[in-house]
Amino acid sequence: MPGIAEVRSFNRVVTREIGALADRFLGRDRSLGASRLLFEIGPAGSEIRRLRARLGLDSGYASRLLRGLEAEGLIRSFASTSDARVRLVTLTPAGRKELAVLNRLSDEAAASLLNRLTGSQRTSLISAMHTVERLLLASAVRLHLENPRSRAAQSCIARYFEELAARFEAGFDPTLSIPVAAEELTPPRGCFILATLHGEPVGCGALRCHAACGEIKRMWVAPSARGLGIGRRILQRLEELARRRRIPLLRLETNKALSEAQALYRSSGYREVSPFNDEPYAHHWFQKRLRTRGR
Amino acid sequence: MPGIAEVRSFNRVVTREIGALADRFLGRDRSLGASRLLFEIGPAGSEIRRLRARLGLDSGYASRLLRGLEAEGLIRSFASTSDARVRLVTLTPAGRKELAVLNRLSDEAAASLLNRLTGSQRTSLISAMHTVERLLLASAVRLHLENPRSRAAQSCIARYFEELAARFEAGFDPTLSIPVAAEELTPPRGCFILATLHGEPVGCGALRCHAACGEIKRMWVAPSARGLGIGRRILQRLEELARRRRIPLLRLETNKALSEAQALYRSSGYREVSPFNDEPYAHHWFQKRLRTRGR
DNA sequence: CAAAGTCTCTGACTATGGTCAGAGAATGCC
DNA sequence: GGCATTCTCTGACCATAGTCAGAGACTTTG
Repeated sequence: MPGIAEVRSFNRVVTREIGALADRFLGRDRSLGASRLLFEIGPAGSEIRRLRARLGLDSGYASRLLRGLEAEGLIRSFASTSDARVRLVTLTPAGRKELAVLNRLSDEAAASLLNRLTGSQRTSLISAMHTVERLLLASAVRLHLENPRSRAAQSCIARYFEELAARFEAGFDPTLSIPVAAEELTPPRGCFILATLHGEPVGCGALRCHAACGEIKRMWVAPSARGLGIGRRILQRLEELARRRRIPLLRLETNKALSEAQALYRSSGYREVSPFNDEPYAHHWFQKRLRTRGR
Repeated sequence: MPGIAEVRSFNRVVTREIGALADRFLGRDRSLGASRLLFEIGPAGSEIRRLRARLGLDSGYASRLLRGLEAEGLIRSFASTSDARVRLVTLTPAGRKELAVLNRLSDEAAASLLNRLTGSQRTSLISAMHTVERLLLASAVRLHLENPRSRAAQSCIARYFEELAARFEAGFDPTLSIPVAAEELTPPRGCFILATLHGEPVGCGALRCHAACGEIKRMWVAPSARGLGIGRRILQRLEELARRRRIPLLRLETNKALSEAQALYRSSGYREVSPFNDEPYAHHWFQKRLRTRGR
């Protein structure tokens, strides 16, 4: 495959140069792990289990690092009021100050890198970095079948509904929309695809199967993860699942406010058709005929 | 400064994603340090001091890692014939085999990253990676004043002459060219600038000062480091040094085969003039008037 | 030829990052 | 209410990465 050598060369160079930058904030008398933790806690505080998940830390190791920061007087920890097993940590004023210092050092390291370049080199570096970053994230996104009742699925659906409420002219009240029961999105009656980035849900999409057609529902991508082609990947996966079930036709409806969704559907081969249901929040109805040959 | 946030965000994402890729070749029962060393030794073998310099290792640490690899039967080490203090290491057949395995694993990791992208995403990722890599390297290049007699300077000059010999129609014999003594490139009579990338010399340039003008000599950039703007930086540094000495005019001559050098001179404000010396290898003579105001 | 410097190796030491098993408290599920 | 699960913490442990001082062999320089 072309590109492998380029990727490897990139890896070598970047680990070396970025490593050199990262060294800068050693020199505070704190380990890299503790500094990363301080960054991850952030000004707003966080649950410990969330920190562990995001940094991929062993529970014992995380606990020790946190106790170290607590001994330094940088953080405070206390039990969550809603679930006393979960502990929360927040920065103390001293912790906020230290985080500000780390941020300043990081800024300076980045600036010193940029300073060694000419203006046009700087511009192209920044834009290329942005591209690499987005595409690396895109390649780290995983799709998997999920039970629509799971916590992750429910949180996606909730955020999806929130967004609909904010974007639809008339707001959005799920009870007025055509209902979709969880069982209808669970095999064998349908399926629910969850997209995750480092374990965090960043998008979803569902398929409800009828005798003669399938319906695409719950297509949503988190705002932070847009532009990575996740929506298209979810849609393709759902279509593949529909093909395996020998469903010949896919249908979906959408609101006029969701212009990027319409663009996705159109560019994925969906054609607008006359309304096939009386969904009160829909303005556009689409369908796509599937080739059910092959597996 | 604009771009700092982008650089920092890039660093976060890249260390995470590339780190995940690098984990793949743990799983051989060998430390990352030892694997890196194996890569760095390469099929052709290497001097130990060179390995240390390139990987930035402490001599004790390097020695221990090498003994580990030797105990595994992957490398062999022996004293250099030209300087018995220096030790050389080469891969044994088993070492070559192991390096091939590591290369395959790295290739697979890179391929799996690319495989998760669409064709057009892949193309833009590779081109953006290439840009980032080149520009990070460019920003890692350092210029410093060097004694032209030093080993590093001499090796640059030797490689420069080799290249001239290869590229000039008539070949190149330094003894036929106008001689330049090392003292003429040493303060106070002149200066020699060396460009290094991670400690390795990758380019040079020199200034020879006369009463009324300065001469630019020995402008060279290693083939592996071209396209990073190093030549331009060296030239600018030499001009700055000339300005400080209140030299009003810079001159240089060059061969017609060195087209990229001519492009650099022209775009840096040098104008072609009639021959001011009888350098047998020159086809073009340039000069640039300096503004000697300022410090 | 002596002194200074280079290169490698050894031994002693340290911090960091990380794993594992288990305990205790709280919670959710039947 | 009982049981499995979740979450955190503790103690014991380990490998890796790295530092430092010094010794020995060799080379360059004056």
